[in-house]
Amino acid sequence: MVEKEISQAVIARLPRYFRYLGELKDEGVERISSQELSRIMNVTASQIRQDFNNFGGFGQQGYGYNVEFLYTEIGKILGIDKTHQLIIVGAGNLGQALANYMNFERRGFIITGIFDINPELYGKTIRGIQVRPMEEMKDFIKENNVDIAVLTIPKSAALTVSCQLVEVGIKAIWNFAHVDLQVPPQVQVENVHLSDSLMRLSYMINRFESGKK
Amino acid sequence: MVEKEISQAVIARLPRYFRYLGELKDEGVERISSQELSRIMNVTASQIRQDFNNFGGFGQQGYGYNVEFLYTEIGKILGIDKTHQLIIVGAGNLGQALANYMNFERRGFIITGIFDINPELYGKTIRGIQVRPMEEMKDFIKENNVDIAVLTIPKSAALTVSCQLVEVGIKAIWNFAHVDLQVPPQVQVENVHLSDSLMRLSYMINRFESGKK
DNA sequence: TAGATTGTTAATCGATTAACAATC
DNA sequence: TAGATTGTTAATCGATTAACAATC
Repeated sequence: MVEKEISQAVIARLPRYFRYLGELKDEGVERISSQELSRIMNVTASQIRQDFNNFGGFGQQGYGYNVEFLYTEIGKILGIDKTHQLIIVGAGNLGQALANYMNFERRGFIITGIFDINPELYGKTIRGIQVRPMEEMKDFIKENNVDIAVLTIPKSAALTVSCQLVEVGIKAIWNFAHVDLQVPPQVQVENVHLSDSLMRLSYMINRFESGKK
Repeated sequence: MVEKEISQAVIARLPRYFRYLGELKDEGVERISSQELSRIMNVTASQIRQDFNNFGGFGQQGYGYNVEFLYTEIGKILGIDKTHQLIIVGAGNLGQALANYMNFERRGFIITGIFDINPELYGKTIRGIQVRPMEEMKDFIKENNVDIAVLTIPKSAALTVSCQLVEVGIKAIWNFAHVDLQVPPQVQVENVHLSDSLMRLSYMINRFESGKK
């Protein structure tokens, strides 16, 4: 069977479905129809059914979708049922903030190491995790089966570090550095370009003001 | 003249153009063709020309685009030529990290206030800016012409705070809380849902591994 | 059985790419 | 002038929405 390719648009929507279903589950809602969900989430019922059907039939005619089942299934699709070992590269403000953000662990993303080039930080612990020198990073990844590297370093350092990560076979990079990384296709990259996001907001303010005046 | 609506897809690409043009400018490149830019940025030349033409003709036949001019024009479209006053609501790890991230000021986003509910933080200064109690937020916004509020608070507090912001006429919310805010259309919202981003990365790892095995 | 709601096909809409005349 | 490259129209592709038969 040829697996049909899932579009980026669908993938981008999955975490949002997951979040709403989690909330419904917590509220004790047992079943939900695409129409009801569409009302809550502000999307069309048609889109919801199309999206879910990319992964097979999760619903039942005349009944709707079982919330708990659907939640679990989407979790599996997102790979949230597995745990991931991750390291934080760059123990600056953002790196420390992410390390301190507990909620990722709840989803199975375990921070196993933090690395920095600044010797003053070596040995400092953040949420019980020691900051290590960059030189140890490659060996650490190999020895601890790290799948994900979080890049919270300046753009000037990002290229060098990403090459090192690729060399030791990292599976994925969560990139907060403001550059587009060039990595081979077996390495997954998700960019979080905060300044791009802020500029989009600036654009929206600008556009609204010049449009309404 | 009826202004044609610019699609979200185009807007999302603008900051990336801006970044690449800034780099070309810094390298001293004077002019660039859509074809050359397409090679560098990994998009089609056709898309580049279509995108730019949404805002009027920035180029010249037979010549291409003047890098400096194009950079400035896209900056104007993004509203980067104006300064914005912003406050950070929630002085936790993420709030502090963003406050310390200098680069936003370079783009004209000036942090004028930081607010928190935790009395222990009152008076503490982050990059020279005092943390103030939440009760003072509304007056502060009015008195200091704050346009943007950065929400780095838990989702449980986000609804209440967003209502307060709307009441005093905030223009835009940069939302890091993991909820979809409901605000009137004159308030612009840009979401940064970090856990959604991490889940997409998890999905990509998952899909790659099951696809290749 | 009758009503409800899915899964899925068909229709529409919008975004991307291709092509080329206009023009620097 | 000849060559290059835009601005723009037309063609293609993909994603969203509508519709409805299948079925619980």
